Amino acid sequence: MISLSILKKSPLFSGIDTKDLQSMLSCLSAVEKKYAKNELILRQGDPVGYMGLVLSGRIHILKDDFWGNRTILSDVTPSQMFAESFACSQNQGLSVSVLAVEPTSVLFLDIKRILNTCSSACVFHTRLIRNLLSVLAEKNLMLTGKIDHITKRTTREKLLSYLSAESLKAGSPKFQIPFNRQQLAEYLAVDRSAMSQELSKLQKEDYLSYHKNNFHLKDNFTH
Amino acid sequence: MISLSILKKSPLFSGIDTKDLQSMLSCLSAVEKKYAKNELILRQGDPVGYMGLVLSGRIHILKDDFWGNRTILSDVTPSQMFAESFACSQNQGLSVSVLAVEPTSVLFLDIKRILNTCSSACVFHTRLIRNLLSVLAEKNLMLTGKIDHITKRTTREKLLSYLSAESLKAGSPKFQIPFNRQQLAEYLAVDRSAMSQELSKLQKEDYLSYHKNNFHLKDNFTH
DNA sequence: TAGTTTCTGTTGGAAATACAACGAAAAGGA
DNA sequence: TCCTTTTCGTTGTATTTCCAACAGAAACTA
Repeated sequence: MISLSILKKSPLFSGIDTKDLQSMLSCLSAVEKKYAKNELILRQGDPVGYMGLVLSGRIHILKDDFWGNRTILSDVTPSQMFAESFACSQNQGLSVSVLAVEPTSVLFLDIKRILNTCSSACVFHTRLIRNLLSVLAEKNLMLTGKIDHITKRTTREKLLSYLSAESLKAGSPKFQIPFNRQQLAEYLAVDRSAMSQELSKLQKEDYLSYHKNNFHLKDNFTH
Repeated sequence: MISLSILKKSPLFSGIDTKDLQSMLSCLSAVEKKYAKNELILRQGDPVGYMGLVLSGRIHILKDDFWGNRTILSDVTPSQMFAESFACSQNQGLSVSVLAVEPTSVLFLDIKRILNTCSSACVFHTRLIRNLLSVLAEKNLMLTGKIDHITKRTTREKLLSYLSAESLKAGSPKFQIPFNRQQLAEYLAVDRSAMSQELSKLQKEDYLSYHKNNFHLKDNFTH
C-alpha cells in the first residue's frame, strides 16, 4: 500500500484529488520498489521508459567517470522525482547512475502511460502533463543553479555560492545540508581535503560556523 | 512575414502542419523582434512570461557574476528556443542574460497562450505542450552534459570532454565549434590563456589539430 | 591601402588546487 | 562494551591554474 500523503506533496500530482490518486496509479502502472542503503537503483547506460518518484529515504544522482572520479549531480528527497528527463527524451540511455544513500522506497511510473492518453479516458492526463512540464522546468533551473556554483573559479567561491543558496532556500542563516564532506566535495567538484581546509579558514575568519551538517552563516558573510 | 521553414524545423512545432502554423502564430500572439550584434535581448532579473525562438542569427545564454566573470551557459542557433524554463516556472525572474552574438531575429511566444487552451479551441495545443515537454527534457540533458564537462578537474580534461562530445555530435573527427577562444573559455569556466596553452600542448602531443574554430581529433585522442 | 581593433598564443610569477598520508573523533556493529 | 569502519581536519609537496602583459596574425574600417 503506497503512502498517498507523499504523493499528494509531489509536484507531479499537484491539483489532483486524493480520492482519484489510487485509480490513477493503476492507470499509470505504478510499481513500488525498495532498496537498501548504498544499493544502485539505476545504472549508467540503462535504457529508461519510466520515471521515479521517491516515497521514502534519499537518493543521489551521480556520475562516475573513467578515472573513478565521482560527481554528485543532485540529492533527491521524498516526493521528488528523478530520471524524468531521460524518460521523456526516450531514445537516450541513462548518462547517470542513481544510488540509494539510505534505505529507500521508489515509485516507478511508465512514461508512455503518462504521455499517451489512455483509452479509459482518465481525465487527469492533461493536468499530469502540465505538472510534468513544471517539474522539468524547475529541474532545469536547479541545474542552472548548480552550474552557477561549480563555474566559480576557487573552492572558496564555490562554497560561498553553494552555502548562500542553501541558506536562501532554508530562509535562515542556520540550516542543514544534505551532504557529508566527501559528498559535498563531489557535488562541488573539488578535492575534499582542500575543501575542508577552506571551510576551516572561513570559520577562522568568522564568515560562518559549522558542526557536522549544520551551518550558520555569520553577518560578515556577505562579502 | 515570418519564415515558416525555420519554424517547421523547430522541435516545438514538430508534427504540426505548415498550413496550420500561420494561424497558430496569431493564436499564440507571437511577436518577432530584431537585434543587432552584441545587443542584450534579455537581462538578468527580468520577469519573463514568454519564451524565445531564434529565427536567424545566434545568441548566447550567459551569466555575469559580481566580479565580472562571465560564464556562457549555452549557444542557441536558429529554430532552437530559450528562456522556456523560466517562462514555465513563472514566479522566478531570469537568472541569466541573453545576448545576440550576431544580428539576430527572435520570435517571442506567450507562455500563457500555450498552457491555457484557448477558447477558439485550437486543436494543436496538446501537441504543442508535448513538444514543449520534449524541449525541456532535451535541454535538461544538455545541461547535464555541460556539467559533465565543467566538473572535470583540469583544463585539459575539460577540453577533452567537450571536444569529444562535439565530435560525437558532429559524427566526425573533424568539426567546427560555435565559440572563439574567449567564449570557449567562458563556456568551460577556465582562464583563456591557460586554455590556449593546453590546446597548444594537445596539438604538440598530436592528440588533435586545429585552425580557428575547426578541430580535428587524431587517432591517439582516445586516451 | 593604411590604421585600428580583435583574436590568439606565449611567458613568468603568484596563487590555488590536487594528492597522499596521517591521527583523532565519531559512528556503527557484534 | 569493545572493535572496526567511516568521517573529518591537518599538513607538505607537486602540479595546475590564474593573472597580467605582450607581440604577431587576422579581421575590420575608413
